[in-house]
Amino acid sequence: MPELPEVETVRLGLVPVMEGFYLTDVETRRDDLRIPFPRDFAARMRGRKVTALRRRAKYLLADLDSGETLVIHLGMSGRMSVYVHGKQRRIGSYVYDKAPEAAGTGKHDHVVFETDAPARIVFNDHRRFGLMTLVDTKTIEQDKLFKAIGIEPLSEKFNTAYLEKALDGKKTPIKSALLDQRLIAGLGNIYVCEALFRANISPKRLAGSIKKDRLPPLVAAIKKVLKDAIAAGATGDPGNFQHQFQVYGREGNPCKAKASSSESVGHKKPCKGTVKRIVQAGRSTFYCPKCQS
DNA sequence: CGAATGACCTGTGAGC
DNA sequence: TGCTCACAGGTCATTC
Repeated sequence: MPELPEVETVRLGLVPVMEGFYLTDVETRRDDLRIPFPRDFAARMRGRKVTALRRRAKYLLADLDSGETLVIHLGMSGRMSVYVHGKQRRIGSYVYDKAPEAAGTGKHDHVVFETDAPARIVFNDHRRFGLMTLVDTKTIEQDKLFKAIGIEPLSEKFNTAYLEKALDGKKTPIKSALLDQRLIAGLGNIYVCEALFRANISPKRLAGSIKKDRLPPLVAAIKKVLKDAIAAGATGDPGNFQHQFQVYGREGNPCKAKASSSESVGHKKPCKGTVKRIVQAGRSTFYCPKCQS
């Protein structure tokens, strides 16, 4: 589920019930997720104010007034459910569910936060590929989790010059290179497939062999697909971007490329091709062999 | 060194 | 209905 647009969408939904509020209680329902919780994990958060809720790559970062930052990764199946207490269900421009007594006691509900918004926020993750930890806010970029993470694709720093340098000499397929979090932070399997389609580039093309003049459209396609997804509320609950997929999950279906399509950066003509699925580095890749080369 | 592979978990849907 | 298998949007350690 969660790539950059999904994590950003979760962040936007949590801001009204977390940012500026106190964590009046925190409870863990087990000792670990993908990695063990740090020592006194819940106790170190209880009573602390969340001063800011940020995102870096696919990580959510809740800065606390203690000088520590709660780091949350949703893995493959992690979710943050928000329930508000009392009659009020609307906070800011968001409408949340009312909190039932049982919220947070489900099978894969692992961590429960209470805030004075007032709201209950439940972290649920059935596969447990997610993680939560606490790190020093000041030195977070030097932390093991973040020190090798590349630049944010929606920042100014991500441009043609950067991408050219990042891909230079790489013998790995462009699909794999774009998934590498050390180069670009936050792209995952879906958005890499969709961006390559929009840029008409074959996922099998070797990263270092891509001609210079194809990089500007690729940079544009990456930024555009991420922005489009965030604008649509990403995939899943609030969002509907899954209905805008051009290739992902569409194996055997006709290519959607058509003349002057708003979704397609470079598609000039309607395409009669069929979307194909291949496996690269152990992961599914979807593309149109007819219009991606 | 970079690149490929498998492991970590549980759930779901397809096919028999 | 119930079994088995393939697969799932991410990372990380290990191997070549």
